[in-house]
Amino acid sequence: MSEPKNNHDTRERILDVAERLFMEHGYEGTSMRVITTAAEVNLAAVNYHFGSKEALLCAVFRRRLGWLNRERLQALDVLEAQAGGAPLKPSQILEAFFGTLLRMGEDESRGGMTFLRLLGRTLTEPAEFIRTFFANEYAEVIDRYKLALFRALPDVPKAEIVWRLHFMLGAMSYAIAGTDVLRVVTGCELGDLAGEQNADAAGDSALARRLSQRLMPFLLGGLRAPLSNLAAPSAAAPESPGEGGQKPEV
Amino acid sequence: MSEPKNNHDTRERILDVAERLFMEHGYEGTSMRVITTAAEVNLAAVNYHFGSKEALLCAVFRRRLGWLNRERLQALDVLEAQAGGAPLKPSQILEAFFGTLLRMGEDESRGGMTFLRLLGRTLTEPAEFIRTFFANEYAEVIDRYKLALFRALPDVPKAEIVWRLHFMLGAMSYAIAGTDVLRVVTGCELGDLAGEQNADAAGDSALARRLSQRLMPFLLGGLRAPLSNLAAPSAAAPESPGEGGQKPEV
DNA sequence: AACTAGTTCAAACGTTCGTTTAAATACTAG
DNA sequence: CTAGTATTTAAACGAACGTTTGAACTAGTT
Repeated sequence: MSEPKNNHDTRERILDVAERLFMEHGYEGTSMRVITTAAEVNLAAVNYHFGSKEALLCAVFRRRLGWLNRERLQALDVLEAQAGGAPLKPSQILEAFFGTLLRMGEDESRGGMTFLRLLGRTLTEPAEFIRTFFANEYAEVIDRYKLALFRALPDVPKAEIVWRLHFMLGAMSYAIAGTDVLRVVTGCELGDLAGEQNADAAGDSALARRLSQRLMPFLLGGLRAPLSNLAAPSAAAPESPGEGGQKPEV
Repeated sequence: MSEPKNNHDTRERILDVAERLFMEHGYEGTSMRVITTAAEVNLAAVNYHFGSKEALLCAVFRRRLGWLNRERLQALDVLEAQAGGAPLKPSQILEAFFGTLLRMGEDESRGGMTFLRLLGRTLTEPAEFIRTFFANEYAEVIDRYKLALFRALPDVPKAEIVWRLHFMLGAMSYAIAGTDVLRVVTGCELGDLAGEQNADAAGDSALARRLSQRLMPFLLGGLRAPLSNLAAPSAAAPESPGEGGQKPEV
């Protein structure tokens, strides 16, 4: 029977610490020694429990992404059931995809903002094994949402939708990674998007909500923007946000 | 009397190779030994000419960013002179900021897409010295453009503009980095945004133009999106891009 | 008590890292 | 040509890396 007793303790403690340290210093910038020291376990524990450093990173993500993927697919299922065959609204799709993620930032038991920041940062890491890991892990979800967007925007060329999905992922992952130049330059006007060490759960939760509130309208505006006039690159669109309709040329 | 003639040859060759390798494998993932081997110079050459690996990365960026910063400031100067005191249009500002950058992707003598990808990737690197380097390097330009956007969108709260500038930088840097999950999942439908080794100059140039054409409308749409209804997170905005005016509540 | 399987531990493994050294070579000025 | 500076070279440095080892410890079973 034998639930190995401390096994779970050690494993979880390693995962928690690795999640935070990978978030703060990146994969290559975090050594096994600082991980095991911070987790107060032996140096060999990572290799014993996970096999390798690469496998540890994958385990860190698997612990969270399984739930996230299920949640995202289920959110889409619910929406499509409600719609009864009709195409969904773009805002519903974005809310299901990005809202589900951003709500993880408010839930400390799902990793909170620590995991969100790690995810955002890791999505841009160049290491090959990371890219293929994410590709496999995300394939089904991305595909479902891509198709939902195709149905929601039947008049927009599919290539254009894929591009914009691309841009939206970038805006999101950069925003949640929260380690950028702008914040340094502007002096943290956004309300401490970084906060490497404070890790106040209440503050993080508030940050996640604020981020969601700002990001979703931006993404929706970008997704629904008029298509570029492919022939003439110069613009003729209305300018002020307060001012007019989007050009209905899409 | 064979190839190694003078210091300029060595320095430039190191910079060229480092630019490409840092782009492909990241800063921490690229060793001095592979750099010097690929550049066909002695291992000690980097430390002799640049002082350290960190200083090399900074030199790689300084070689390009000086020109880019000047170009961006000048573009804004021209626009403001033409406007004669009147606020600029958001599309003009975005064109000056992002268009200037994306045009570097078409210009091989300015680093082309290699430099753009490196820039996008490096903007999300966690190393401290990189962040402070960029903060110093970008401070003046970001500040000028921030103020221009404040003037262009007087009815939008400044904090909101900063957030959206943030999101736009993210969408751009992710898009030009071009190493993401979506492309793997969708099977390069976007037309080979990555191309680690092909490095076809003509293809890169075409890619830069295509990217610009897709990205700019997205950014403009996001920037000009209606503000979120801060009280009620649920939406009441028109959905299809082809369909209606933006809510003029901003 | 002895056996077994799971886990922890200190120590060491072989590599690779960025950097430094000091001699050798190339170049330039007087 | 010579003196002197600038650059290149091969070799080595110590530190840090991820991983492996084999013994010690823990607990449940017989």
